Amino acid sequence: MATLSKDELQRQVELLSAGCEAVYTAQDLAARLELCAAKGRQMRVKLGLDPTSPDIHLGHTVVLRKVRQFQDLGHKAVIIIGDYTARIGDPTGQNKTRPVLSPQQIAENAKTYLQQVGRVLDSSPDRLDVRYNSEWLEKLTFAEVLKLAAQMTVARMMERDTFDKRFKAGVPIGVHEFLYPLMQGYDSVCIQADVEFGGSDQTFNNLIGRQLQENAGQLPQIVMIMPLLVGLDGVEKMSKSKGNYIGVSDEPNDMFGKVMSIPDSLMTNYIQTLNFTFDKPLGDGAIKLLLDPAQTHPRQAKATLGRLIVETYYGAEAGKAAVEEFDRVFSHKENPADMPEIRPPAAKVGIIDLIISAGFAKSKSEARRLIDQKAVKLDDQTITDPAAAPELKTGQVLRVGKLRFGRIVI
RNA sequence: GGGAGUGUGCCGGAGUGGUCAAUCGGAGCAGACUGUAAAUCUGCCGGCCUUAGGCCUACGUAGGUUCAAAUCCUACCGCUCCCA
Repeated sequence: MATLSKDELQRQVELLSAGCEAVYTAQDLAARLELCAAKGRQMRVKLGLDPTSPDIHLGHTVVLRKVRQFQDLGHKAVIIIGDYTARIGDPTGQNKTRPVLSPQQIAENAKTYLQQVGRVLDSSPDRLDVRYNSEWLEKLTFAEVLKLAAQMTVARMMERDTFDKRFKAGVPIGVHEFLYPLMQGYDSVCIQADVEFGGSDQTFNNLIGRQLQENAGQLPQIVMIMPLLVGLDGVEKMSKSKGNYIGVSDEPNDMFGKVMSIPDSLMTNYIQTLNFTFDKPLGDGAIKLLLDPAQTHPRQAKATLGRLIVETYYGAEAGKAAVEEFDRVFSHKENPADMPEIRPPAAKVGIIDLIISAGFAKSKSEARRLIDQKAVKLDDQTITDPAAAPELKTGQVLRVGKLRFGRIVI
């Protein structure tokens, strides 16, 4: 990397800050790009991931794709797996402490994380570094923790939205929760981050990192905040714990189906925040056309959106196939091409047991209710008698509700 | 350390001795309508039993009073607030 020309610098700053909700600060970013170019070193771009769940979803990709842009400019992504933080539990989750995961579970989650992260990031060793924050957090002595804590005031902590709200609502706040932002910030100090990425709910934490770095005599990291993607429910942010997400390793048909189920009102948010993450992003004109209900039927727009997403993770073929499959199953009400197999315990079992063995209901009562509600079909025949015990044959199709299908194998 | 409150199902939140598996709202599920959209309407929403119905387990934890407790008493635990 040689010195950057004015134009090139300008171009990079624009590219990198496009789509960001906020950059603290854009001047710093330009200066750091210049500095690194001059010194011929890579910028260290930090992204923290919480390994409490095994799935990377589209919300993550917004940030990941941005990090990828840095990589493509020659810089180094540093993924921090927050294994130590996870062991204690995250305070952001309003009132409930998260279940504490065993080190094995965390390690396992981290592994699948990295596979999934690889779908977006360049994982060559020169461009990607993966660190676990237990590496340094575990070793801190109490004296060091005190020193860290002394760098922050209670007033400053209470500026944080979630703390402020909880305090006013009389919801408990653990003292240790004040340490979280400090731990995250300390991560930045340890890896000497030049840039840290986060969703807008991470702004406070990331800015703390800036301060800690300055106190430690480092150049403060540039904080780049990406907009949050709204979850499938249209209300909360997309998150694993709320179950309202589209995972990058969801099956293509699921992925597409989930997109089709989002409220129309969400499409703007989705297109605008996700577009740049697509393999083939739409141009401004195309987006306008797509989002104008007078020109594009919302269902059609959503199908396009769904296809773009599937294509990004599974290729053009899969995108097309997902659209077709969806039409087949939901518009024409035919059976899906691929269905999971159901292996009933015997060729003749009660319909309730069949439903249970297929995993379509959690309890017999639930299965019974579903039958009651005419939700159960065997080969397109609605089953109304909970005592039915039909002779089963391989190839028959059991359907429960709209989404649960299975092919019987004897 | 002292005092006042409070603890209910996935969440919020009623209930303050029997009619309570527990009003209501949200979420979720199913059905109708549709575009797996929104809005709307209907039903379900602890478990088990073949049903009208029956049984079991549940209202912070452990005991107790009572024919009978989510509801009363005692202790313990958690949380909030006030005083020190």
